[in-house]
Amino acid sequence: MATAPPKRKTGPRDAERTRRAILEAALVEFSEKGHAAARIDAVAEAAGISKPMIYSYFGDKDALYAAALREAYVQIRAGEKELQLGDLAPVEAVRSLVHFTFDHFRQKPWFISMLNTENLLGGQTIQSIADVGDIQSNMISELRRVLDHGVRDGVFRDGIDPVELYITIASLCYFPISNRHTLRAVFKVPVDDAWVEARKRAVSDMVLSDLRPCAKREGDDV
Amino acid sequence: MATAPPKRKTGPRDAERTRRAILEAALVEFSEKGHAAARIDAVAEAAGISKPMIYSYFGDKDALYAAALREAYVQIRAGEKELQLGDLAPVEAVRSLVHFTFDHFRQKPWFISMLNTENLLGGQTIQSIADVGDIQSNMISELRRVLDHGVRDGVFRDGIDPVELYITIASLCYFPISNRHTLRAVFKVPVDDAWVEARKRAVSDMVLSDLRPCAKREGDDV
Amino acid sequence: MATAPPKRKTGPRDAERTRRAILEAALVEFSEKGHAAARIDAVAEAAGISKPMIYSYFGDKDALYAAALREAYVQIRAGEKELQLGDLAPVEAVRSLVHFTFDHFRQKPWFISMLNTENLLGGQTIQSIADVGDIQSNMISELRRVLDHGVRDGVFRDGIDPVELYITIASLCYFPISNRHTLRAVFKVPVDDAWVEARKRAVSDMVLSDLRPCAKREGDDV
Amino acid sequence: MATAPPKRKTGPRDAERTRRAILEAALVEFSEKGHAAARIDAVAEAAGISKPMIYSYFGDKDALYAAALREAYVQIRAGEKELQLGDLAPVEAVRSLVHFTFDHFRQKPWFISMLNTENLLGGQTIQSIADVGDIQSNMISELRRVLDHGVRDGVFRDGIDPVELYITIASLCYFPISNRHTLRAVFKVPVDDAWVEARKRAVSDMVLSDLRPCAKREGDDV
DNA sequence: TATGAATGAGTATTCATTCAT
DNA sequence: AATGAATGAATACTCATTCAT
Repeated sequence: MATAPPKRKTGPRDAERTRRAILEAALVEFSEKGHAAARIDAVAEAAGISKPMIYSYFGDKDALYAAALREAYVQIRAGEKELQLGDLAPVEAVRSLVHFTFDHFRQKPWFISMLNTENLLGGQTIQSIADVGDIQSNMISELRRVLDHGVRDGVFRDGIDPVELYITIASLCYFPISNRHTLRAVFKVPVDDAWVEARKRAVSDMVLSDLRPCAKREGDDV
Repeated sequence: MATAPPKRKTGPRDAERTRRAILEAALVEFSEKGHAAARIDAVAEAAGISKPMIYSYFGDKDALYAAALREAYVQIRAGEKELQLGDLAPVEAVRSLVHFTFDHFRQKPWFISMLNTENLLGGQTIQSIADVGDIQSNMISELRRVLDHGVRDGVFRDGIDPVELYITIASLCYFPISNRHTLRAVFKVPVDDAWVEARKRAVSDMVLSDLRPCAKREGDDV
Repeated sequence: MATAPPKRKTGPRDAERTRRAILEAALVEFSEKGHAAARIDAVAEAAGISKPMIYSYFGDKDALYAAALREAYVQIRAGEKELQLGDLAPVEAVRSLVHFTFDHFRQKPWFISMLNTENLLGGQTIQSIADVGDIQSNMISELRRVLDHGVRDGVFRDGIDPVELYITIASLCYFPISNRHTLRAVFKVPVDDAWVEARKRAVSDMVLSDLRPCAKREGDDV
Repeated sequence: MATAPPKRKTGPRDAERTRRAILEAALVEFSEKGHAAARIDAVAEAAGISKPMIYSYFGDKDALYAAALREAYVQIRAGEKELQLGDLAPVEAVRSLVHFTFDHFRQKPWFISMLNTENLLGGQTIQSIADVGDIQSNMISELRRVLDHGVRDGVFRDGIDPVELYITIASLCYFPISNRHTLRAVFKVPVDDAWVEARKRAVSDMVLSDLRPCAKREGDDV
C-alpha cells in the first residue's frame, strides 16, 4: 500500500481498493475472534473506513463473513496453483503439496481459523458459496494426475483417491497448527519453530510412506 | 457418584445434581455455539434451572466455560482409562486407542468443538485449568508402556515418542470429524457412516503401518 | 462478644442477641453504602447469620433500613443523655454539647451517613418512625432549660430558640465531617485529627460567641 | 455556548446539544436518587435519547456520574463568579456570598445531593476530576482579597483563612437545606420559605458577627 | 429456629444496523 | 460516495425475596 501510486480522489479503482481493505480486515477479524465475537466496528477501524461503507459494500455481517470465508479459500487455491504440481516428479509433487499445505496453515493462520469457525457453525455458510467446489477442484484434478503419474512410474501404489489423500495430508498438517494452544497446555509440547519443522518432516515422510507400493503394507497385522 | 447413597428427590443432594445438569447443558451449548455465541439463558433452560443458579454455582460465563472445557477432557480421559491398554497386545492396544479416539470424536462431538473453540481463543482458558496436564498424562504413560512392549516384541520400531504418536493419531481422527461440514461442501465428500467407518480403518492402518519396524521406511525417497 | 457468658443453645436471650447483631451490621452496611447499594447478603454475613433470619426478624430491606435509622438516633440520644447538661453551668453545658456533637459525628460516622442517606431519599422513612420526635425532645427540653438558666445568669442573650441553636451547632459540626472527602479534594484541606480538633474549638467558640448578650451584636452592619 | 452560531435543527451540532441534554438529565437523576439507585434508563428517557448514546458520549455509568459531579461544581463556580465580589465593600461581599451560597443550595438542590452522594462514596470520584481544585480556587482567591480589604478597612479582624471562612459559611448554609427532611420530621421544624429566609438572615448575621474585630470576642469565657 | 437452594424482576452494557446529511 | 449520529434488540449479571427441609 505504501508503494501504491498516489491515490486519486475518486474513481473505480478506489472502490475496489476499499473493497479489498474491508475484506482483508474482515478476514483477520473473523479468524481471530470467530463469527460471533467479531466486531463490525473493528473491521471498519482496521480497514480505515466508516461502518456504513461495510454495509454498502457487503450487505450485512453474515455476507461479510461469507466473503471472508471465500477469500480464505481463494488464497489457498492461488498458492496451490503456483506449486505447478504437474511439472514435478510425482514424489516431489506430493512432498511439495504437503510442505505448502503445512506452511500455509502455519503462515496464514486465518485459513485454519476460518475453517474452524465455519465448521463450528455447521457449515451453513460454505454451502451458500456457489463456486467453492470449483475453487478446489483444480487442485484435486492436478493431484489425481500426479497420482496416476506415480502409479505409472511405479513409485505409488494403485487405487488411491486424491480426495482421500488430500484429507490425510490436511489432517496431519491441520491438527498440530490448529490445536497448538491446547497441545502446549495439555501435553507440554514445545510448540516452537523447531518442533513445527520436525513435525512437518515427519508428516511428509508419513504421507509418502503410505503411498509406496510396499507389498506387506496394510491389513496383515490383525 | 456411583457410590453415593440413594438420592432423595429434593434436599441437600440437589446441589450436586443441579451442578451436573448445568455442566452438561453448558458443555452442549458452548460446543454447539462457541464461546461468544453461547447463551447463559440457553444453558439455564436446558438445565431446567434459573439463571442465577449458574452464577451461584460457577461464577460467571468464563468460569462456566472453563468448567465445561475441563469436563470435556475429563470425559475423554475416563473413556481412555476404560480401554485398559496395558492388558492388550501392543498392536491391538494402538488399534484400540485409534478406534476409541475416532469414535469418541464422532460420538461426543462437543469434545472437538470445545477444542476448536478454545484454540480459537488462543488457549487462554486451558492454561488456567491447573490439573489439565495430569488428566492426560495417564494416557500418555500407558501409551509409552505399550510402545516399549511393542519394541520388545519386535512389532514396533524404536524411538517413537508417545506424545508424537498421539498427535498423529489425533490429527488423523480429528480432521475428518471436525471439518466434516467443509469437506462435504468443498470436496463433495459423502460424510456418512460408511465413509467415516472406512476412514477409521484407513487411519488405524496408517498409524500401525507407520509404527512397523520396516528397514526401508523413511528418508530414502528423496 | 468475646467476653460474653457462654451461649446457651436457644432461648429468649439468643433472639435478642441475634436481633442486635443484625441491627448493628445493618447500621454499618447502610451507612457505608447508602440505601440502594446496601446488600442484604452483606448484612447477613457481617451478622454471622443466614439471610432468611433477617426477613424473619425485620420484614424486608426497607424495614431493616428504618430500624437502622432509628438505631442511629437512639444512639446519639443516649450519648446526649449521659452529658447531664442540667448539672453543668450554662456556658459549660453548651460547650459540652458542641463537643459531644462534634465528637459523636466524628467517631460514629454512621450517624451522619444515615442522615445523608435518609435526606437523599426525601425523608420518607423517618416520617414513619413514630417515636423519633420523642427521642430528640428530651435533649431539646434540656437545652431549653440550659438557655433559660444562662439568661437568668446574664451569660446568654434572650430570645434564643433551642431548636435553632441546635441547628446551628449541628450545622457547624456536621459539614466538616460529612463533607470531609470533598473538602480534601476540592480545597486541599488537610482533614486530619489536628485540623478537626482545631475546627472543633473554632466551632464551640463561634457558638458561644453568638449566645453572648453583647449589645452591639447584630443587624447594625448594613 | 451563547456565542455559538445559530443552531440548525439537526446535523453536526446535535452532538453538543445531545451531550448537554444527557448531562443535565444525569445531574438530576444522580442527585435525586444517589449513585446506586440512579438509572441509566431514566437518564436516557429524561434526555430524550436512547441509552447507547449515553455510553457513546460518556463511557459508562461511573463516568457519567463523574461528569455530573463536575458539572455541579462548574455551575456553582459560575454563579460565584457572577457575584463580582471584588466590586463590593467587604461586608457586603461576604453577605453577598452567604446569600448566594444559601440560595444556590436551596434552588439548585442537585448540588447538595451530589456532594452528599459523593461523600457517601468516600470521595473516590472527586479525586479523579483533575481540575476540580482550579474550579474553586478562583472563589477562594477573591474571598482572600475581600478579607484583606476588610482588615485594611478595619471592619474584619485579622488572621482569618478564606478556606476556613468558606467552610463556616458552607456549614451554616448546607445543613438546614441538606437535612431539611430529617429536621422537619425530628424537630418539627416548619421548613418553609419563611423559615428558610429567616435562617438565611440568621446565618449571614452570624458569619459577619464572627468576622468583626471585637476585642472581647473569644476564649475569655471559660 | 434456622438455612441452603432457588428465582423473578430488574440493570448496565453491547452491537449490528440505519438515518440524515 | 461517505460518515457522524442514533437506536432496537439483545445479553451477562445482580439482588431482594421465598421455598423446602
